[in-house]
Amino acid sequence: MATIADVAREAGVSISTVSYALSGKRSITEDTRVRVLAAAARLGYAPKAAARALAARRSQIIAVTTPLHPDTDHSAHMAFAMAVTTAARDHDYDTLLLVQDDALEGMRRSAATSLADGIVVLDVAAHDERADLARSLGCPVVFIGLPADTGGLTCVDLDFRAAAHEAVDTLHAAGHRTVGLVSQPADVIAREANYPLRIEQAFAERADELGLTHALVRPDLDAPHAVLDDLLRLLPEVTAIVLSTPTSVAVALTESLSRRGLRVPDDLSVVTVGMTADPSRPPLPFDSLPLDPALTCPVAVDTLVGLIEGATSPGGVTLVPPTHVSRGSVAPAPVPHPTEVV
Amino acid sequence: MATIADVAREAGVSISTVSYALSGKRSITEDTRVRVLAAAARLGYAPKAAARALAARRSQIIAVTTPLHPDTDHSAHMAFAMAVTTAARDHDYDTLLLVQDDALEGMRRSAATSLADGIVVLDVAAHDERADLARSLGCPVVFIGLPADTGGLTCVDLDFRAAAHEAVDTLHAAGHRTVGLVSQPADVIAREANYPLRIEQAFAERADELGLTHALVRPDLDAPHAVLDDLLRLLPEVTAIVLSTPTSVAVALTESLSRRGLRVPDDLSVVTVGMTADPSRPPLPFDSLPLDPALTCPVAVDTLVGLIEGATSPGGVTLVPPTHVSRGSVAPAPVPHPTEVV
DNA sequence: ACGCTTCGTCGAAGCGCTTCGACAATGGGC
DNA sequence: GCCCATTGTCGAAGCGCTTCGACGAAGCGT
Repeated sequence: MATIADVAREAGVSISTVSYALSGKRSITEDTRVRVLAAAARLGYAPKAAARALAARRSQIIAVTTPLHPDTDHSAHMAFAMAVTTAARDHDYDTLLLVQDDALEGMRRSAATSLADGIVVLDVAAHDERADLARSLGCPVVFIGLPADTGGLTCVDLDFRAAAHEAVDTLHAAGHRTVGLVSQPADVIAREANYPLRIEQAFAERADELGLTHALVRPDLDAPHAVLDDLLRLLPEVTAIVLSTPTSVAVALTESLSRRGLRVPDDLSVVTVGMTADPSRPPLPFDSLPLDPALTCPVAVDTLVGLIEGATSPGGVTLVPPTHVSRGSVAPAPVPHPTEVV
Repeated sequence: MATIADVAREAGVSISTVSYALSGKRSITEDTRVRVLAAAARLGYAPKAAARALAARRSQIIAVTTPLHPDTDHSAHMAFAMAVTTAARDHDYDTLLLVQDDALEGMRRSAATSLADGIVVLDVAAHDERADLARSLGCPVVFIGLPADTGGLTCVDLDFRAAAHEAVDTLHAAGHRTVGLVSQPADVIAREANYPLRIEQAFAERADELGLTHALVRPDLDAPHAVLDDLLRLLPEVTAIVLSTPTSVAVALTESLSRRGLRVPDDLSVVTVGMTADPSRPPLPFDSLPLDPALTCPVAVDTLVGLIEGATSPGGVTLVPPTHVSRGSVAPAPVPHPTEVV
């Protein structure tokens, strides 16, 4: 419980010298700097967060809001919250957790009381109340994900279009000519709108550009096993699948495949796009272009810190390029007819 | 950005009167109280957290540390963190998230800088470094879970013994005479030590008291499907199972059962003990005595707040009684021999 | 040797709130 | 009608830090 005054006395300098020696905001003779540091260490001095925040008008805290609808993955949320927290620590910020029921109230409160210097908004829905609030808050806010109207907002997200393009490219390069997309359930799309649609569009677009035969199916969460049948009905010749579904559907699909005796990648290649792995479970055995918190969160936090410290101006969407994780689920397309030349 | 001085001016009273009117810490005439409140509302006044914290020597923030080893369930962690946060809000506290890699450093830092008024420790291991730290921190700490040595610590946990007892009692009352326990994998027990062992002991103890035939198996995470075979080998007559495993094993067991044509509850009754449901997935279809964050976290937060505000003295273990959730997986034991009297 | 800048340090003024002691004004007991 | 306790309000002293302006001491050119 030593204060800066104790350190000053111990080091035989004034309070402001201690402050400058510790913050480096003014030049200090090496000698006195060392004396101050030694005194601080000897006394186990740590500046009180509240006093620092009051004087510096900055709390070094960022708030994180995650709504948690029943159908979103808790483990993914945790992964994002953790990634934000870790990234924040790299900038010497701590992270305040704002929960579901009072996300709005929490945002208002942390802004009004200067509890937090900025806010990170997770799990953004297409028409998210938090978007309107953010515009009127007068406190830096960064969204991880894109609401329908990004006007005036600062957003960071995975480049889902690029990811879908790359997935199709990868399959095309491996010789696949008929590819299916297993997308999100219709109701998720209705709510989340933005990114599943971006994937669907980008998938179709690139498949068309490359002259591929393609189709998409949206699973029904109550009958996830039907999705493979649906796809095969639509696309009997399919040799490759792009997967962008809830994990449960992906698991069901895996089961359906093995039940039908279809091997990955021998009979069917699979690439996953924009799915978030549960770090506490074994990953799906598919090549993927994941929505990895480690990719987007640091960018979001960097952006937010830039806003807080006045280095950046608000507004603008940053799309983070996807990275490809190989798990051996893409193989050359099986030869369609036995018309090979020997 | 109105300050208390603005409110005082607007209401025509002194600063301290505003403070007392808002905090209620001294009696104030109804009339002036109303005037102050109106003035505050008019100006959109919200007290600055840092100023309040500095003056009151209390930040109204509690820190939460969750380690997150690879094998613990992220969704469960999230559920706990959320439950703590919600409970904290009920006491007008906010929640700071401390992550894995610097749990210790984070605890030290938030205590030393008075960033947090208290700390909640989640996912406690048997020999948890955070336990020693907590003893030397001079800052209120509450553990959710029991380390091996609880001396000098304040801990809250589910009463796993009572839960195991109740599970056995329930099965016994339904006429079951041979019961198996599917417990945690050996390595989890080695690390987590405390609660799985408490369950195993209490299970055996109560089964013995009631004269039941019993046995326990510990699954192997790499071969979860073997667990049913193991149990049937040990206990061919088994008619009821108490389940206290990772979710993945429970799922595997369900599959093994249906593969063998065993129906729950017709052929086999099942009760779950001390398992935490993933709120974003459909619950296991078993009667359970869950480790529900909604049970332990509010108690832990109440305790912590008591410590912070000096109402309680530290030390002591609080065991929260389990609640029983029925899902129709317990039925009367099948009659062993067809020797019924008509 | 002179004034100039530059460098390192200090003092003091806040930051916006809580809280303690003081002090009128009121009310009750006698 | 007097005294004492209550009650409601105020003023001021912090809480522990940051930061601005000031200022003596060097160092420089000339």
